[in-house]
Amino acid sequence: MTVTLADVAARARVSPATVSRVLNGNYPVAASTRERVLRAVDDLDYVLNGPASSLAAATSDLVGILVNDIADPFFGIMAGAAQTEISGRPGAGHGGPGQSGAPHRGSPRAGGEKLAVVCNTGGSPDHELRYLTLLQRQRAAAVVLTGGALEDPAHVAAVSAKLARIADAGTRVVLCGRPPLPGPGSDVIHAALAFDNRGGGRRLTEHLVALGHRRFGYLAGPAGRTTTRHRLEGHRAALAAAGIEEDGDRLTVHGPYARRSGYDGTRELLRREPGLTAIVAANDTVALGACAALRDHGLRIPDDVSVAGFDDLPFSVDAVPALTTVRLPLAEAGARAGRLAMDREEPPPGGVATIAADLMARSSTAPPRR
Amino acid sequence: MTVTLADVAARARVSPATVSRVLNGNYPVAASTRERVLRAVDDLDYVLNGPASSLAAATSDLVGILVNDIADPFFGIMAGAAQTEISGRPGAGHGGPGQSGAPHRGSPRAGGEKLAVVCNTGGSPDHELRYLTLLQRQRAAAVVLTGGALEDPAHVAAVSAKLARIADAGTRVVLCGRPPLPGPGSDVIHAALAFDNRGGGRRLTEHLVALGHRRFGYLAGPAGRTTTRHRLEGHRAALAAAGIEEDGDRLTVHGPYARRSGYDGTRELLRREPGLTAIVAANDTVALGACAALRDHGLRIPDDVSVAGFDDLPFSVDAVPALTTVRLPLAEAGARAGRLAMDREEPPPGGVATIAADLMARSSTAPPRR
DNA sequence: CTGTTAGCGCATTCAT
DNA sequence: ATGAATGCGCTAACAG
Repeated sequence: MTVTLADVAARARVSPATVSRVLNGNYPVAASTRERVLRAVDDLDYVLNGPASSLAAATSDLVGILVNDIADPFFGIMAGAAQTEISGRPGAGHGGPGQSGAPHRGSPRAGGEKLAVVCNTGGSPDHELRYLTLLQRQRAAAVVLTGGALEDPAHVAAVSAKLARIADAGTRVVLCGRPPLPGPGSDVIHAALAFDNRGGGRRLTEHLVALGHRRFGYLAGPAGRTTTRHRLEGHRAALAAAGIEEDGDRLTVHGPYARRSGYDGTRELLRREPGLTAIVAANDTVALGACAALRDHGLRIPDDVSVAGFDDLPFSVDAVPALTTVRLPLAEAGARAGRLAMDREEPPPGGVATIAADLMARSSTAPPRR
Repeated sequence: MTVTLADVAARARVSPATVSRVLNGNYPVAASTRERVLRAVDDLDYVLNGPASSLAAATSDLVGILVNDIADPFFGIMAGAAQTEISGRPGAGHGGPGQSGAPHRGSPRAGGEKLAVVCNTGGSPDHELRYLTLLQRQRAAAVVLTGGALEDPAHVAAVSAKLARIADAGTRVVLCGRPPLPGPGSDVIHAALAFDNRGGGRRLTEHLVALGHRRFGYLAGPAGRTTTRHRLEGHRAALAAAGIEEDGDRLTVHGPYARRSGYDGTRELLRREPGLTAIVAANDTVALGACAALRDHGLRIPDDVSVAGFDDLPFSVDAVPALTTVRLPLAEAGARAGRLAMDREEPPPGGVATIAADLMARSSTAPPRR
């Protein structure tokens, strides 16, 4: 029923091995033979059997990209850039010997073509582990983990162990927007691109302090995640440096990275402290929710309350007023992670690079009204 | 090096066949034997070899979800919902005979567990075809195509042919937010969930007409795509029904579904017709860009110009003013597509269902100023 | 440069 | 309920 490599070989009057060789292009084959084979492939409409190929070669062309929330552009942008870099440019990085022959329509196999796929964990530790297992099972060529990590020790240990085994099996592991694994696990990572969440958070709050703000509300992300903690630490470092005392966690509320958290959290903050003049949100989406709550409360931005976000997602500049935030070069980081996963770029020294997070001061922040 | 099924068999003192049977759970095995095998699996930290398994079984647990732009929440929401439905609920739909035994941590294989992966085509026909081939190569269990389709006849034919072969090989093909394939290809589709883009577009413009608008600018999506065409047709149908004559394509500009298109397009429309009172955008993202351009032009929304979008993405309700748009039940549609792909839900009669698109009238639209 | 020979690891018959 | 044997389709030595 389904046409196999042997069928192609028969039609082209060569051995199966030869067909395999022209398909994989990693071995010298006479031009005339190649032509015949390619024609047979076309005639028969042959498509390589991936599982068989992977089984024999003990490796597959699958590359997994794990994201916490695919509906969040934060992840979509990173994943899209990585995927483009991985499977978007056939033939890239193939300057070696042998004739390349641009892959054509329906080509059964094009050079080092990889299938970059994104897996949505929904932020659930179980799903993260499950996808990792599934990718391990598929003998994925590489795995890219994006975004903040859970800090639960048991889960960290489980992930580290899993990644160790995955790396051990030859799969490259790259972290993007996630700090390097704590402890001894760091050497299983091919490369880690960590965002400077702490620094960004600090600069953001410094900006507000410089504007004259003293009474802050903080809309933190979900507890137990590196991103949440680092951004909050940056915020508090800035407060401490300015000699602003905090009342414990009274003006910090946690919630998912969702519009709703910002809305509800802002109402709660206002209840606890009607006199606050600035709200710092865990990310732009949360900040938007905060803005909505503020407006519904009859408060003007930034006249009555300043609002700041994080990430600088595309919609932030179009918010009204334009949102002050911290820019993260998501697309660049994703693309770099993709190249790293494909081994088309040198890992940074020590395997870890910290990506700058720059303040974008816009009109949602202003000096507090007096 | 890597532990195989045979290793597990040896340790559990059973035959490889037995191990395979307990792992796949689709065959009676004595409880005690099962226990021993499971323990061996755990002890050895065994993970099934996916390629080998797929090769022998002639099918894989991979499900592909194709999207045009992963950074666009429109696709992210659909894909996320589909993925959750497909791989997010282990054991779902398994009420059959045999003991289920909830899949546990690192389980080497859990029931009908599928690996749902999303593939980002970037809207490129080549990439679409390429991903389809790669999924075909992997013997994917199902493929879900989301979002509008290109209308170029050659590409439509190529995709149809490819899908026919994919379906023929036993892969279920589901369309989500995409009209059924034209021509005879429709029977290769397991199910198609089509958005009522035309109806939504019509109702949206009817709303504006009812408010008293007569001079419209239309920011269309990229040419040659079904979504673009249908929404535009709906718009024009409403205009025609209201007896509003159009000046050809003078007040329609095309562009990608991006904020930038909305911004640039609006400037262009304003140049062509400074007196327009309403701008209808291809989607919410474009509408946001339009709002920005309008404001930069010193025009107020909706006092000077009304603006409407499409999709009702999460940020639209938080826009200022809140965006009038057409709601598409993206998450519901994605989830349904996921169930359809898993054969956990009956296909609609005729294989095609049209999903309603409801008007969400908010504050970005109002009667034109007099 | 090309053909021959062996498996890769697992799911299935078919026996028992 | 379990074991033994066979082959899925391909790649990778090894010859020549």
